[in-house]
Amino acid sequence: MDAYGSVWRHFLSILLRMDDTVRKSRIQLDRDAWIEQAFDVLAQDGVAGLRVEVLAKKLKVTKGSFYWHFKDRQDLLDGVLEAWRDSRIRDIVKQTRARPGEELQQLYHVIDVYSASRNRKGMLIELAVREWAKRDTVVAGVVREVDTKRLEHARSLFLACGVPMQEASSRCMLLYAYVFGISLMICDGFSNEIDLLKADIADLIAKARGQ
Amino acid sequence: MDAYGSVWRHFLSILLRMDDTVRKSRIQLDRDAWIEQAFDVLAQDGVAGLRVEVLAKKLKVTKGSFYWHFKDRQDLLDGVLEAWRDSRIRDIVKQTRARPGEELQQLYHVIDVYSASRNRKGMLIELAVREWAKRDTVVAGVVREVDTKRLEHARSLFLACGVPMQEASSRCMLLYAYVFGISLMICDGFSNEIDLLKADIADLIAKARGQ
DNA sequence: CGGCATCCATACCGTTCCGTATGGATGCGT
DNA sequence: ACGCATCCATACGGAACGGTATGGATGCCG
Repeated sequence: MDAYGSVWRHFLSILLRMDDTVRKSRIQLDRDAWIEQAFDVLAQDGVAGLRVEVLAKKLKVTKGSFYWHFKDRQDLLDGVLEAWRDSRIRDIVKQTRARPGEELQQLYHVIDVYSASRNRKGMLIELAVREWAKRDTVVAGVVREVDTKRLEHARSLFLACGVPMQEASSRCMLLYAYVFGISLMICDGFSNEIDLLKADIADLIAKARGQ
Repeated sequence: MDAYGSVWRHFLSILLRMDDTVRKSRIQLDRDAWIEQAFDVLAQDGVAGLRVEVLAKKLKVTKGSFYWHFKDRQDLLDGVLEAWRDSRIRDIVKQTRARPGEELQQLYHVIDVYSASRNRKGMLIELAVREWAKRDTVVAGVVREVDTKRLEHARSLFLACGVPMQEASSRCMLLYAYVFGISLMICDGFSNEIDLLKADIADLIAKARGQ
């Protein structure tokens, strides 16, 4: 009897808990909810805009909640950085994994994915983190780690296309420098067929000479 | 007599004034002195670091001086933006003017000049202004103007090299996107011969196919 | 029911800013 | 010598923000 009662209470507890987290999923916050909101602010205002009271207002709570989940502001920044690093590394292996023979196509896909028009928020976060890295050596280290992994994976795609080692290294550096740089530029006053030019540029980067 | 006296006073006035501006050239400030200091801070901390009292402390005065020369903080920002625009446009015509037959060499020069290692402060300002442009449409307009001029001048160099129109447009976009993007990346964990790769990339951008 | 942990609100302090008001110092012309 | 303009110091109010202390609400568990 007592054993059965305990079991029922266990199930009931789970059910109530589930109902609770579903019903109040935006009232009961946890660390990840703050970090998720932080990425929104990061994309919009950069790391300088990551203020505790601003985040609290956006989450419709007070900073009393923040300082329950985080030791201080730096603790949030650490969490944001770690989450960015993890998501970027997951994304790299996902975007640069190609079936044999489709490596070139995959390179074009990478250029397209990082193209600034779509996935705008992702690129804004990317730029914000890189600006952050200029004034924080720890962040710079993470960016170095992510950049190195990105370049190595992209290079292996070029190598699989038959591009020799040094040219593969040069081309993948050019690839990432281009996608980051183009998102910084405002070139809608230069040509009214920007997309055509971008497709052309993708060829310059990915297509080997005489190919 | 009176005429002579007036002349002497005039010269004396000029002499004293000269001595004065030389001796106290860092005590008597003007608008340009504040703007010059602002560029230093802009390179180091971005536009978010452009605070009135911070600038005043660096210039060893109080903000009483600032509000004499400027209406408010926005007035300083306007001045900084205008000074950046003027200096960039002067620089564009200077860097992209080539003697006939030396256009290709001039393109390599442009790539080299914007290379991040040297002229680091200039690139930091460039990036800071572009980050600023994300949150200010007026700044975005100036960046658009500067980018358009840069692209047009670089394109005319490609055209002079015999590159057809559309490819010239694509290549100069790739050029500037590359130089801005490479200054965002941290690739010293990728290769220990980065300079070799950069020279390779300059060829990929500037050298026409089969050339 | 009573004790306890979780989670958040409120109030408060110190700091850093922006902007204003006002006075002081210096130098100029008359 | 006098008034006047230039240029800056000082002092103040107000807002935004980081961080702490404390209390309150809720739910769980025995």
